[in-house]
Amino acid sequence: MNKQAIYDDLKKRILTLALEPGAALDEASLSAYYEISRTPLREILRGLAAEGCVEVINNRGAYVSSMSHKVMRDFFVTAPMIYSAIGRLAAENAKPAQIAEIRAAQEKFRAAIDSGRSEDMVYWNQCFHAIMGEMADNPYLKPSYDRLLIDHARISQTFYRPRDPNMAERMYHALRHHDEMIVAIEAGDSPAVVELIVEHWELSRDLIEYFVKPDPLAFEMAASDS
Amino acid sequence: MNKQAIYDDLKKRILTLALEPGAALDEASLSAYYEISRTPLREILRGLAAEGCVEVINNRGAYVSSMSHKVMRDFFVTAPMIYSAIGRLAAENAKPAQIAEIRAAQEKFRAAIDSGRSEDMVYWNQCFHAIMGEMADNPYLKPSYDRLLIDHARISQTFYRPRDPNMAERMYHALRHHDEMIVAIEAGDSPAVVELIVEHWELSRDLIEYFVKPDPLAFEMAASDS
DNA sequence: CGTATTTTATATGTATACAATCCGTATACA
DNA sequence: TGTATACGGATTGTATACATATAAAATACG
Repeated sequence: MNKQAIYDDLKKRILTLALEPGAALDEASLSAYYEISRTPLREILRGLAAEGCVEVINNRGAYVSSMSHKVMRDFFVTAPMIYSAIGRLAAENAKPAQIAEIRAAQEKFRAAIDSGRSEDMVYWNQCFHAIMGEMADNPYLKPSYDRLLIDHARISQTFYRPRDPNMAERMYHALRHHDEMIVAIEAGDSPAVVELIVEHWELSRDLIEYFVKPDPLAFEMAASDS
Repeated sequence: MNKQAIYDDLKKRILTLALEPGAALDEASLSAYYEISRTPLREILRGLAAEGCVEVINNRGAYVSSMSHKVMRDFFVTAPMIYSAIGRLAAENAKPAQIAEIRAAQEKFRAAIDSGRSEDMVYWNQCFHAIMGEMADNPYLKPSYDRLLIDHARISQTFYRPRDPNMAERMYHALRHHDEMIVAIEAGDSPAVVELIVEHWELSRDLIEYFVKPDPLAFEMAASDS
């Protein structure tokens, strides 16, 4: 396993919550596990820290970055703005090769949904949106966008319920958004992309809110009873 | 000189263009210069790369990040959006200790302008805006904002002309913006802060445009002559 | 018995030696 | 003469040993 592969593997484990927020990332254990020395492993951890996956504290090691209430709040405030901006720029700057890439990622995503493999769903959805970030090709927005994507994946996972019948429906809805985005990007129709991004965001946001407060009716019914 | 001091020194040299965009950052020379070994120096370079000061290429070393035409274009597209967002959040979230900090930075900035020391002007202006970033306290916007600030400092320096009589006037104009921003932030008046940020941005943008095309009238006068 | 200090273990930070990679140059061959 | 290939110097990447800092446990003292 080379350095990049180790980097990607760690990132994947963080995104899929195999490594939980707050978990300690011991240098010795990890370097033993991946069979490399501590020096390059430290560089990997610092790199992940720069991306926002990991927090490094001086003389006290690295930890999977946490998901506090404040972080969630900041996420909901910031995501719509950056996502819209990236969508617009992606429509304006996408190259044919990138459109081919995003199509490929989309098909993998579709396959993951059809077969119900949630880990792959997270991963290929992540790829889809990461490629949009590449299309936007703006070095100033990219770091923020990538950070949002990392936490978006983790937040979605947190509230994901495979058994819920609404979930499958919502996943197909998201899939349709992706399909339409590809068409709009290829046409260079930036307003359409932005509109789809907003819809897509609202779908995702509602999904999370739905599971954060699962049955708001229960209390009201009890109240009208008394 | 400890690690953080070396980090700050390198960053300062990049911001003030003492290290020019594209300059090679040789590990051996730098570690000799700062009298530390290559291992921590590499971490410093990777850290600066994460911030956007430096570009690291695999097996080919580190370079001061370049200022291409495209980067400049992206800068002008992105800065107003992020600056406004940061301004709004700063007004909403600023803590008293931070307001004291920004006042201190502002006084240093004022002193630098009064004495005409351009390096200090760059540095303390940078500090002023960096503190605003801290006030906004949003982990998703911060990386983008910090990157914009780095290039803003470098772009401004590029077109700075100490002798120009308009320059001094513009610096005092910027100084007044800062003063008013502090008042608005302390009052929690986010619309006022955003408005000031926009004015401040336009001042800076016009300054750069003015020096990019110094005398647009020359051609027109010649044309009307014929 | 509770608190403060010392000790000790463990993990991170740094230095240095060695390995792999890249670039420029020289040489061989068409 | 132009291109291809092989060599040599220099720089980056990795492994390992040692130094330092932190946290927890043990002990001493009030």
